[in-house]
Amino acid sequence: MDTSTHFGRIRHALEEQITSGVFPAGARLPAERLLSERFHTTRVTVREALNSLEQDGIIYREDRRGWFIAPPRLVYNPTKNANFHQMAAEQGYAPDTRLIEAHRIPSTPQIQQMLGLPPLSEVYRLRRLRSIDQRVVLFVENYIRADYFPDLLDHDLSQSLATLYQECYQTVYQHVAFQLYPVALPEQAASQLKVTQSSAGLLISRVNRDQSNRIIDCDLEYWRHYALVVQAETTNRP
Amino acid sequence: MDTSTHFGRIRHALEEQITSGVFPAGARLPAERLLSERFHTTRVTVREALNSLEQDGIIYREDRRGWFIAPPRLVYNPTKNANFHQMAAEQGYAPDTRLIEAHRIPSTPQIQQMLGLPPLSEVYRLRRLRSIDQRVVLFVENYIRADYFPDLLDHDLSQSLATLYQECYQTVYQHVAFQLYPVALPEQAASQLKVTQSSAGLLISRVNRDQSNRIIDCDLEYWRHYALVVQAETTNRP
DNA sequence: AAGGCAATCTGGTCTATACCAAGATGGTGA
DNA sequence: TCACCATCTTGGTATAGACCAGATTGCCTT
Repeated sequence: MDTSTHFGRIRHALEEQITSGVFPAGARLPAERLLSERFHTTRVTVREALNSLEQDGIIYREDRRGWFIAPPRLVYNPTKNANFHQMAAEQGYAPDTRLIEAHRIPSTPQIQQMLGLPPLSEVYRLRRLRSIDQRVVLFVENYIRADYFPDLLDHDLSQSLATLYQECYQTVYQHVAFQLYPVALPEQAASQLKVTQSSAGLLISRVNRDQSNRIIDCDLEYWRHYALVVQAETTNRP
Repeated sequence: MDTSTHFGRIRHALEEQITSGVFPAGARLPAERLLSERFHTTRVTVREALNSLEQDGIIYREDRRGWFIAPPRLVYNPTKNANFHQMAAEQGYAPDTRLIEAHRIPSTPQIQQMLGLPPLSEVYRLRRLRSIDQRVVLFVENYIRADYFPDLLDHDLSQSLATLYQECYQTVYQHVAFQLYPVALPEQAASQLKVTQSSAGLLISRVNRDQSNRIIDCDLEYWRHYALVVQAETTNRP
């Protein structure tokens, strides 16, 4: 680490204290004003160091609440069964899903394109917020073909969709096409994730097909960028 | 976009001018001091707006040279043949690889673990810098089993390794395990990519196997985060 | 024409300070 | 007991400067 600058030294000092366990995972850092006194500098410089640590996923912030030590990243394998709860539980986290809204709406051009739908067709839109160990990490929008899943909104929508499809509609995720964009989080995602506007995030979009190779839904997942590491294995076809 | 804050309005104004084509892709933005005058504010606030646009991949910076309009992202499909030059050319970019160093070195514990090698074994380490349209986007370290590729260093190492393996060693990439971390770029990668320390990046690590399922090499790819979008398709096995 | 040096321009880092807005807290009154 | 409100603490945003270090440019010398 470059310690030629003041903020580099602060970054280094904080990093050491975190990795050496002075602060346990999940703990809150001292307030910015306190840190700036302790390091004989100003809040501006302290915030640069904090931003740098945030970029690295070592700490994260919650809007106007403070800075916290980030727990280890969730390993996300998009090629395996797309079940958030199962994935998190297997890795020793306590997952939770909160339904924000669920409606049947006319599809937008963007969604028509992703789902291969004609204009005027209807879809369900779910907006959900997911957390691990009480820490929100993911804001996700699901767009689901309404014609394939009658009465979907009557079910418990805080569970995994994969589970719901399987148990109530005899449908499983079989094939997925995904895209992964490093982006700045858009406004709605940022406020739901309680981060400040345009902080770094990862947008994962998926288009899912069932066992008959029909497109059944797509989702737009907005992740806090430091919350996950994406992992996959593939074999090339000649 | 949130225009309730001063920096939000600046961001919005710049974004509009960029997307409307006032500045063509690759062009340099006016200097920070000039922008701060034009928007009747200070450099600090202007820089916040610029950082926000950078997070979004709309602009990028080169250390002490200025801010530039970012061209469209490269689409990177890790499940297809891992050939940087081919991939970039197919998408209409002019790719280039510059060899920084190439040595035969004793393997480190980290590399032994990734390659499944015993202690004291030797590997080649390549460090290369890759650009599209004169813009450096990727700093990559390759670690290659020395025993499988005699005299590797005598070949042209600015070409694609996939091509070299195939033409000179009758070896092809068959299977890949990859991990994708959003991180802050470490010092060496940052300076090679001409970005400031700890700016956002994407670390993609790959472990590659050949047609006999032997691990042949691994690489650590440090990307400017806004330079690419990762895309893949997979089918679930029951 | 070519090489080297100096002025100038750029972003990078930093100080010191101020006010705002949302979250947290604890007391008060219904 | 509990809802509400005032207060305090927190990070978020902003001003107005300053100096540093690398990149660029252009002049000047050879």
